Amino acid sequence: MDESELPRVLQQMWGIEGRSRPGPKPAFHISDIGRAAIKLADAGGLAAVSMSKVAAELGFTTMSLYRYVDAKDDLYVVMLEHVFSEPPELDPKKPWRDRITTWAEAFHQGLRQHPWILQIPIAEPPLSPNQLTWMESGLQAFAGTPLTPQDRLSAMLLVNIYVRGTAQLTATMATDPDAVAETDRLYTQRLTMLATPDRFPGIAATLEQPPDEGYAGDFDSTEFAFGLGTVLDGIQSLINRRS
Amino acid sequence: MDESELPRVLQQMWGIEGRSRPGPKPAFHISDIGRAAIKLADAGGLAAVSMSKVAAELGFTTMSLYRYVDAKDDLYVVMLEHVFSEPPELDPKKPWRDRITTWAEAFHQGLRQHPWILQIPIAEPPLSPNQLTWMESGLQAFAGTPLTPQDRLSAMLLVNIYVRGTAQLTATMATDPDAVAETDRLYTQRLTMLATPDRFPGIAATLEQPPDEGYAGDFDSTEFAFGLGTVLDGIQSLINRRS
DNA sequence: GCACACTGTGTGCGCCATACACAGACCATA
DNA sequence: TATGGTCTGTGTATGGCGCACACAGTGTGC
Repeated sequence: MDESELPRVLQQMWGIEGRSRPGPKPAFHISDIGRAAIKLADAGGLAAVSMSKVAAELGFTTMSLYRYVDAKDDLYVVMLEHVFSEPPELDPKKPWRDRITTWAEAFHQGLRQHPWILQIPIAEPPLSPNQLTWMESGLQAFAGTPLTPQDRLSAMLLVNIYVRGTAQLTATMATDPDAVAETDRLYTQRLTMLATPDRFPGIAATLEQPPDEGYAGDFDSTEFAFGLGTVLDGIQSLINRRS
Repeated sequence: MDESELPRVLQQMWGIEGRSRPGPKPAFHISDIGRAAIKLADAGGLAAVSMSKVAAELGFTTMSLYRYVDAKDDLYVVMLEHVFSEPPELDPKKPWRDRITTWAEAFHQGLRQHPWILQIPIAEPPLSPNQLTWMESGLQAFAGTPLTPQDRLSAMLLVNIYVRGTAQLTATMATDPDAVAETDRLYTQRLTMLATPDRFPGIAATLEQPPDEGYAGDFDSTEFAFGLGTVLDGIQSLINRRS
């Protein structure tokens, strides 16, 4: 129960002020570190985020960061905390399906704007304020349904996993749409060459009948909604069972 | 169409022998690299896999690996190719639900045995033999259903994503079950402290009514099957729509 | 038998995370 | 108001990493 058990990073993110202490005042706040790191990651991917680069961005020395952050992993936690803005407002009057869809799309958009999020090795479950706010928002999407709290957690995690997963598939970590298209073309070509119909009939079948239209830009809208619909259908059947 | 366009690693994994060439014969095969790297990763996590460690494991110098592998990322590709054995046999007489469940459980088991798989940054879609075999096996699970090839791909990916996602959630990358339980206890305690009912009523609700029984070991069996069932219900409704 | 492509090796570079010792800044207490 | 102790940011140093490059030896096709 003692707050001091919290890691330093979490204490600072929750604004838990220790008693007024001797020594010089800190020159900046941990959120400054987060902002600087996010700026670097947006520009050059997660690989562009190093302690020295972040420190240089702030105008301080590398080692100064360790007064705020215990290790590099903590830096990732801070980045995840600050990269998402507030979750969307969910209209309580709308049906749960609309609400969780809004939530999922907002999450998805965040991941597309900051693809490096998917590269962060997740070592610990979320405990930072903004992350919990998103969790709470996702759970609220199921308000009014007959789902138990555990059901809601499972359902929210299911949608969360789906969004992360699809984003992972599409995000070739490329910012340039041309590069994405080229990568995709090359992949299809190689797959056609390697997945011969005799040994891989199922894969070959998907290749023979290519998707409806232009491919690159369509996934994010059509395919995403299609797969999400399937997931939500599963949740719907759970709701039916609970009624 | 030219096979030489394939990256060297893929050529070696598909056993595409270039014409007999001058120079000394290679001292080992790329699969040896894969085995050595997997051994290191199983023992000490993905962080224990470095070019020099792998080379030392094989009894060669660091730089010798670069005769087989263009970069560290290729090493990951080789590891992913060799870490999974053959996909399970899927009985064509059983219903699709049983088949894809078998497939999902086999995949899940592989991820639990080698948690470091989830840490590998996936830069490219799968093209190696064993990965395609698993893909094909997953697609075959939907044989006999009215799903189109694209539907089957989407459904297979959905299950794939689900398994990866749940494995990600449970795998605190811990091998020691006591450590898992302790981590979970600590997390629940901190969450209880931070997620106050006034600001986070949904989260607090899930905490008030803890899951049925012992928690740690149960997820992998019960909770996994529960979530998978929800996903499959969604696919079932897609099948119904296609009929 | 010879040319040359290919092999594994050794050295070295730049970057990384981070341990540690230090000089100065500031607050609680006297 | 003085001062002790603690916290601040800094400089230096270490061990590890991925990988570029030059090299000497090997074996195949001509």
